[in-house]
This record gives sequence, structure tokens and C-alpha cells, in this order.
Amino acid sequence: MSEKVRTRFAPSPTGFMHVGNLRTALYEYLIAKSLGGTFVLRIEDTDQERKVEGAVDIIYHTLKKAKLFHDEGPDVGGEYGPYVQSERKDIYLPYAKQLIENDKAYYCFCSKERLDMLRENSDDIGAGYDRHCRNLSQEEVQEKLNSGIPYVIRQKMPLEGTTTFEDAVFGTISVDNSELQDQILVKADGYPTYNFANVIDDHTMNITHVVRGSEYLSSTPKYNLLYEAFGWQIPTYVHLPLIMGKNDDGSVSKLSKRHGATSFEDLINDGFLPEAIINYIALLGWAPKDNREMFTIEELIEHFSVDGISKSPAVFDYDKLEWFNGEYIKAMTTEQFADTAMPYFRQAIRTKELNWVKLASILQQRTTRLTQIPEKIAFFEEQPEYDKEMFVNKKSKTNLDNSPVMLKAAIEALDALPEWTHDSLHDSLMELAKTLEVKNGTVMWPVRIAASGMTVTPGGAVEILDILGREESMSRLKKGLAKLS
RNA sequence: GGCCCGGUGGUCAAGCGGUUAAGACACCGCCCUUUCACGGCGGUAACACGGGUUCGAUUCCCGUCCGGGUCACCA
Repeated sequence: MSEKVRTRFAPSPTGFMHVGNLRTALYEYLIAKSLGGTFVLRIEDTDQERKVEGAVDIIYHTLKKAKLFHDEGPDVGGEYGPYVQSERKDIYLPYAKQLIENDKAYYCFCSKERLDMLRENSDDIGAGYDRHCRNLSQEEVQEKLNSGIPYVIRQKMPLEGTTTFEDAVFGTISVDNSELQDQILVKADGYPTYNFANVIDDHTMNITHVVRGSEYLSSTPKYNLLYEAFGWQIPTYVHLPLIMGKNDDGSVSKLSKRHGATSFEDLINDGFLPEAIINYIALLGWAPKDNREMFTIEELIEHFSVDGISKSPAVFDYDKLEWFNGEYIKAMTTEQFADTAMPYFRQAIRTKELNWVKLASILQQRTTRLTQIPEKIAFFEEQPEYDKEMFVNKKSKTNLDNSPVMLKAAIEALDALPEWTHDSLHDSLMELAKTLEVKNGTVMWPVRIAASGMTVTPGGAVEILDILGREESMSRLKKGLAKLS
């Protein structure tokens, strides 16, 4: 019984990775790794109509960026392949036939039109299939088969009794069998449905823990019946609470586009770091024993356990994600930050050659999303038009009268500077404030405004002058003085 | 609508019969400070409701209400 733990991530290639899916993958990975097990990637592409070009690559790419490395899968191989359902097409039908022989499934020749009619004519939303073909005689079946009428294979649900299963998160759940529909196992095109393929694949791939969103909770009894029909060992079910989004009216519903970014790619494009995303979603529906919040993926493996998983749905909080992101940004070395921020620097600074590391150092502490960077530093490239009222600041005790005085004095002092460095600038301006007997802010404020044209800037006057360089700085300060006179 | 699941501050969440009901995000205030931010300190704010069980219920049971999920030849 002490078989090795195996979990699987089984996305269908739809073209993007919803954060809910990502979190499922994360937990599957964590369960496997924390128990010394194997994490498998399986592509569920049995719906030929919904195939999307390049979607599988997005899955590989996302998993890689999120550092959720699978041990087996279409791209890395493994002894339980193939790992793409469309390539396993031939293995499902024999199992379905076996079920038919054992009276656990049956051929159904009902047309789609008949099914549609059934639905339309029923006032009960949950009426479902009327089991029209359930009791066809062997001869009738053979006759229809021979005449080539398209068919599907349906599961024969017990008409009475209850089905009970254990879930590692939700506990014991029982459902009356009368609630269960004779669901389709094999579609008319010969492909298995998700529900059927899943059971066959999970069993043949030796999956021990079936981890998925709680939207599958209500179809789990059908799975159980299938496992029982085959006489297979039932896996450990781990159903995860759903990730919700907050609607404008305050209500919540399954996280979707209207709530904001919902896919990993969207989040990355919004300036979030993969590590921050992973860290945040790990805590959405799971809590460690202690109060810890910051976790690397390795630390998650160490601390994760199924009993920390919560039952109630969680609202995705972009604010908290952003906080995590800021923490991860601050934790970088300046060089690392300069490196990852470079594309955003380039977006704003096209012509000037600035000292990127210096720029990075003043930005790092105040960046919570990479996408904020360009607008914050655009003034280095080109000074915006600004109003002279910006020189007025109560806290720094500056106004339209003393600002030009301060500016003029600063220009003279800086002009006399033998070298243009952060320290020399700092000392010179501080000295100036002392000599003029004003508070530091009174000289710093006008200088910073003149240098940047902005009331809020990354870094103070000294940092900005330093990065701007002597020539550009002096030019801007003089322009500022002119504006005031 | 039937069935299933859930319900601790605005959000994520500890708690598992006796607590001043943690912590984090957000928000507010103060301090630091050449702006903003960072950082430090402090604050507002919660057990959905009604019955039981019990010496004692946020915790256990039942009902109500509210929320969510699910009822496809989609996954």
C-alpha cells in the first residue's frame, strides 16, 4: 500500500493559464514533492472543436516560469505515455466496451436533436437524459450498429442507493444515485469525454492523488462508480476551494475576465513577478501552521500539507498580490532589479544614456509593479511642462518668493562644484541650506521640482541631479529659475 | 428548481469547548525624512441568525438565512 505518490496536472489547451488552474498545478506539485512523489503533466485535448494552436506551448512555458517542473509529460517523456489524450484515443474504447459487457454502460443512438428537444420540452432544468436507449435489446443494438447509426456510450448509473466518497479536504460526501445522470463516456466522434478519459488515464498512469477544483465535487460520485465498475482502487481525492473575483456590486463569483487579469500571462504583463504570483496563490486556500507568509517554492514544498487547505472559496485580492510583488522586488539585489526592470527602462528612456544601476537603486524601494516604472522615470528622458505653483510647498516652507532665491543660490553653488557626484551634490546643497539658515527642504524642494518638473519623484533632489548629469541638470535648473522670474 | 459544499473584520486567514478572538493586505493617524515611497509605532474593524447539547459555545447538533458550485457528445 505504500506506493509512491503520483499527482498529475491535466489542463486542456485553451490558450491561457487561469490562475485557478495554476494554483491547482501548484498544489499538485507540492503534494507530490512534499511526499517525495512524482508530478505528471497530461494534456487533455479530447475536445477537438476547442483546440487552440500553440496552447500547449503556453502550458509548458507557464509551468517553467512558475518553476513547477514536471517529472513526466509529453515533452519530457516517462513510462506511462503517451501524455496527450488525443494520442491515447485507442485505449479508451476497449475499456468502454468492457463496461458494456459488464452491464455498466450501454450504447445510445439518440440524436443530438432528440436530446435538445428533451431539454426544451422540460420545465425542470435538471431533467437530463431520459435513458431512452438504456434498455435496448441486444438485437436492437446490433441492428442499429450494423446500419451505421452514430452512437455514444453512456454510463449505466444505479437507479437507487447512494454513493459515498471521502475527500481529503471536504470529508465524507454522499449523493443519492438517483441524482446521477447516465453520462456519456465515449462521444460520437470516438473520443472519450473528460470524465471517462480522466478515470482511465489516472488509473493507467498510477495517479494516487486526484487534485482539482471543487467544481468537480458533484461529479466525483460518477468517477467512483467507474472505479468500482472496473474494480480499481479509488484514488485520494483532494478538492480545492474555488478562486473568486469580487463584482462591482460586492457579490462574488468565479474569477473571470471582468474582475481583472485572470491568467498567468496577464499578470506577468501587468508587471507581477512569477515568484510573487506563486507565493500569493499558494496562500489562497491554504495556510501554514505558523503565521509565515513569504515562501520560496522550495520552502513551500517543505511546509505544505493537505490539512492546511481551506474549504471556503477565496476572493483573489490584487492589492495583496501587489504587496507580495513589492516584497519580492525589494528582496532583489540592485543588479537583479536593474536587470529585470531593463525592458521598462528602455520603454521610457530612449535617447539618454543614464546610469541604470543608480536609476534602479532609487526605484527599487518604491516599485510594486514593474509596469509602474516607465511613467515614474519618463521625466529623465524629457522634462514635462510644469506649473510654477509646484514650487510652493508648505511643509518645506517654499513659496514663489523664496524659491527663485534658493534656485539661484543652488545654481551658483553647483556650478562651482569641481566634480559632479552624489556626495558632492549632497554636501554642497546641505551646506547651502545651513549657510542660508533655512531647513533642508527649503532648498531641496525647488531644486527637485526644477530638475524633474514633478512633485512626486523616485529619489530626492540629489539623486535626480546625480543621474541627470551636470549639463542637463544645470540647464533644467536655469530654466526653472527663468520660469520663476 | 433538485443535489452538493461553504459562512471568523472590506480581503486572505489562525482558532479545533473556557482566548483580552492571532497575524497579513487594505484603510486611518503619528514618527522618520529633501517629495513620494520604504521603515518604525499605534488605531478602526469580525465569530450571519435562531434553537438545542453543555457548568460553559466562534468551536458540537438541528433549522433559517446568505453565498458558491453543479446538473453538456466542455473540460
